Amino acid sequence: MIKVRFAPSPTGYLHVGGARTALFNWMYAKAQGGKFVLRIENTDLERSKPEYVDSILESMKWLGLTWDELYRQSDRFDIYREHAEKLLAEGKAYKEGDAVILNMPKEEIKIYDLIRGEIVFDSDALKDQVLMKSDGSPTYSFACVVDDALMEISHVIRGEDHIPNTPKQIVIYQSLGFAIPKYAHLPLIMDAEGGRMSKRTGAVAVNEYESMGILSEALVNYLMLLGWSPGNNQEIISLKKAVTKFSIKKINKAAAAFSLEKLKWMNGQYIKQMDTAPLAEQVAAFLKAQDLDGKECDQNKIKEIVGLYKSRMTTFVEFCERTKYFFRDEIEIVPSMRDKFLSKGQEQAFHILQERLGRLDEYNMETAEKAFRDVVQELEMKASDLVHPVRVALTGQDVGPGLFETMAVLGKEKTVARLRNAVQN
RNA sequence: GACCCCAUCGUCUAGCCUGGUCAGGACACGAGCUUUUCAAGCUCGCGACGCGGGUUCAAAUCCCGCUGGGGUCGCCA
Repeated sequence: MIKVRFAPSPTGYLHVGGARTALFNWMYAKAQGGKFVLRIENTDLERSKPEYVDSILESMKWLGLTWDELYRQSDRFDIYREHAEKLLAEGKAYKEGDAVILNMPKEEIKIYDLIRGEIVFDSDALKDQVLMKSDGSPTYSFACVVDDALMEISHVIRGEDHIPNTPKQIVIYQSLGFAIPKYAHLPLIMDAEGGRMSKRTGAVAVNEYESMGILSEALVNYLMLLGWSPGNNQEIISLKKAVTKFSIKKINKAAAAFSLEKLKWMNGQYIKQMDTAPLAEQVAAFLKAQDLDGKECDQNKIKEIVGLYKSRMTTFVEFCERTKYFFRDEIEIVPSMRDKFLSKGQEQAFHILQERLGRLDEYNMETAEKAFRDVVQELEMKASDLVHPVRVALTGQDVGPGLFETMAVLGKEKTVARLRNAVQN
């Protein structure tokens, strides 16, 4: 039976590196018909916080990484103590104060890593290691080994930063008489500059990406591509499909740099693929959750706006930044924009257009366009000479969706009012 | 510093195991098409096997060294 685990420490939010580790474990379990264990490593009572446990669980669910079993190491202190006492009784460990310390052998330790092949350590350098701390809590390696063995973990898939821990843990397995699991050490994820990912260089926590308005499917898809490829030059791939192609053997050895650019591109791809209705529901939920402009807006209206911006947004936050003019009564037109587009003597055109639109019994994209084109023709203007100023007057922006669609979605009242204001100012 | 890991376009990668394809794709970037603008989409372009030795008829692919990058050296996890 294949059984893997993800063992985060609740001293912070779920990190994207951790998420990728969890993802590979999860994919391997699914691909092999095995089990995925989630184990909270909260032996450090000082630094572990319950709110981080909740947050990590939430992020895992958000990503769709469901678990078959859930453990907390804080519930298992008796188990670690028993095993430490056993080693003491067998003379394999000794006491120093209240701490329990393991004797380390002087011999070469070999591990076979599924990704890297054989790695040899000269354990001469290994110092006797603490198993139980003076305060009665187990050390990381001890709790980890006892749990992995008792939970019958067949494959330990974790970050490369754990390679140096492996020989120490192997000694613990041997002392305890437990079978040694298979190992696969994943390459690390670096920031864009190739350094360690940190809050300073960008978002590191999964929930930060969530609040940027990244879809979980896109984040999962992006993360799986960091160090792995489904082949056939395919990049956009569902988790379900990816599982059918997953194999540890194909995981890369080299660290990968995280690219927010590419993640955003991928998110845009997912957004464009979605039907407008479900997408609009997600956007609406996002607006409410983040307490942003439009949170009280009617769902149908949101759907129309999303329709206009579906191909123009890469995250939900970006959507919000660009569509404020729909949700607010007043818009602000920056002076440079005003000078460039609204100081060319189009008062007459604006005035006539505003009047015609105001008189429309049936106001929609077609009738608005007709009114607009009539004005342009009567005044012998070029359409584009009026399109751009009107867009600025209505949206405060010089770029955006087609003008007539925008006018229709904005509605008669706001459209007319903004044209009138533009002339007055 | 010691020990360990790694090395294909700026970035993510395919190819490496089982030497022989113009080293393929994607993001970004540049150009064009389309167009009321911006996106989207389509077409084209730019762009890499870190260096040096071997082995071989033939090396991105196998071996060694160098250089460079990363990780670990806690009664943290």
